[in-house]
Amino acid sequence: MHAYTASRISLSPHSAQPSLPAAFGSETQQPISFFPAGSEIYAQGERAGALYQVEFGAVRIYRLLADGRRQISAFHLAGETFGFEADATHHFFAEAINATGVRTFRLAAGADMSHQLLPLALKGLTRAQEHLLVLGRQNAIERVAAFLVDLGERQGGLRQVELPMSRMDIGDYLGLTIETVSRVFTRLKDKGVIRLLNLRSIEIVKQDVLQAMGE
Amino acid sequence: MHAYTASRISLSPHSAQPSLPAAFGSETQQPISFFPAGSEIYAQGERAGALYQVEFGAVRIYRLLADGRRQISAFHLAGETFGFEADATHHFFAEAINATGVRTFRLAAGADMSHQLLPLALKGLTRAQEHLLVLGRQNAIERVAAFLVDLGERQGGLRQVELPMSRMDIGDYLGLTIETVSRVFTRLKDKGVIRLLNLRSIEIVKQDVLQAMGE
DNA sequence: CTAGCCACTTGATGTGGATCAACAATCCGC
DNA sequence: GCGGATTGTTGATCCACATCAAGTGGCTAG
Repeated sequence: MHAYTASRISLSPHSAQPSLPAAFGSETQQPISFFPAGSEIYAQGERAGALYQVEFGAVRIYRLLADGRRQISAFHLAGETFGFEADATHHFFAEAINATGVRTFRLAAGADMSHQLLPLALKGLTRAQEHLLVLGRQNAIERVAAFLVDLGERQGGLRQVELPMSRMDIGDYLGLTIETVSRVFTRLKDKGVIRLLNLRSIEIVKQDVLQAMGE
Repeated sequence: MHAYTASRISLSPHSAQPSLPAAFGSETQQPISFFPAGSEIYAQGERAGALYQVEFGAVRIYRLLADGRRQISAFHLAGETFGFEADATHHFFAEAINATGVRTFRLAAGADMSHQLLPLALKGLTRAQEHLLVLGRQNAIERVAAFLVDLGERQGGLRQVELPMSRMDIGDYLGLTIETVSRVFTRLKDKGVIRLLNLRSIEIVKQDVLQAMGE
């Protein structure tokens, strides 16, 4: 893990999401590490033992098959926490999607953080299980609709939704190709459900229709 | 939840899997509930607040879409624990696949079980994320191979693997139809990778080949 | 043993999304 | 602002798996 560690810069932490419980005493307050777009935060197989909270930017968590097929299991936006593992090893890769600031909480060997971690782990488990339904049983348009609704909610429920990630990332998250993602965006636009403001931001015009599509 | 509660019957609990840490004092030792094949253990929307450990039999955890499409997110075999949720509500259905014995641990309101629960939650999270890769990026034969390898490992790594569930259950777990599951079994048989001993048990003939297919 | 049912298998055909192939738009360095 | 690289869109074709449709075999009741 190579980070451009910016020591104790104070950046506005707009934590819209439930943030890491402040049980880390002030003495364990950590500096923010900066990761440029595309840089690795940790790799599969590396030794785990820290938690990461996104301060700004966005992170993708993924696995690879031997032939290069990639499955992104989660995106993490500002305020969200990631990095916990079942054992001492990372089973996934984590990369900054854009220029991203990450606060690292190194887990003290003896400390028992289970009380703080359990809600986060359970939240992640529920999320992953809901994503299983999407990948296992929904078609392309339903997948994209569910994705946009989820992203919109995590950004505060406003009409305008920012897409910090590329079409390829979206495809690898939804189990689709970039061409299909692109075509579905066009279809949703033609139906008047969304508007494409630019490549990386959309406006949800018919929230109810989109919601219904994603079930 | 309607169970045929067998009070304090002592059944051989062949827990091959990491069992629920014995932190439940002996005074909280629970009787075993019996669920006939197909019966509901809990339903989506019900109030949660207990943990369940399979003593014998098998359980499926699933969600439904409005039109009846079903995604099974997990199977639980003897020794495995399920039932924890991120909030006080069940987000999934749990059903006994076969005649199944379940030990129920009701979580005391005040008690802090996070230390015991965290490893289980993290295990489940890793499992779910690995399943995402299967559903998002693997084809039919890879999915079935990965499923058989996983099931084999959970049954102690023997050559013979029991399938407690129907083709429909397997299909709804792997995001395939029963016809495709059946055809893949036939293809694996024709390739000499497995043998179909009967409908509900197979023998893995070429473990290495199967393993490689499931990546 | 026999009848009937249900789960599974096998075959024929259809189709949603992948793949292959241009082309267009956006970004970036100079 | 210009040129090239990168990312996204659109079109044509293909194919893996779904769907539709018969069978087949194994269990259960009588």
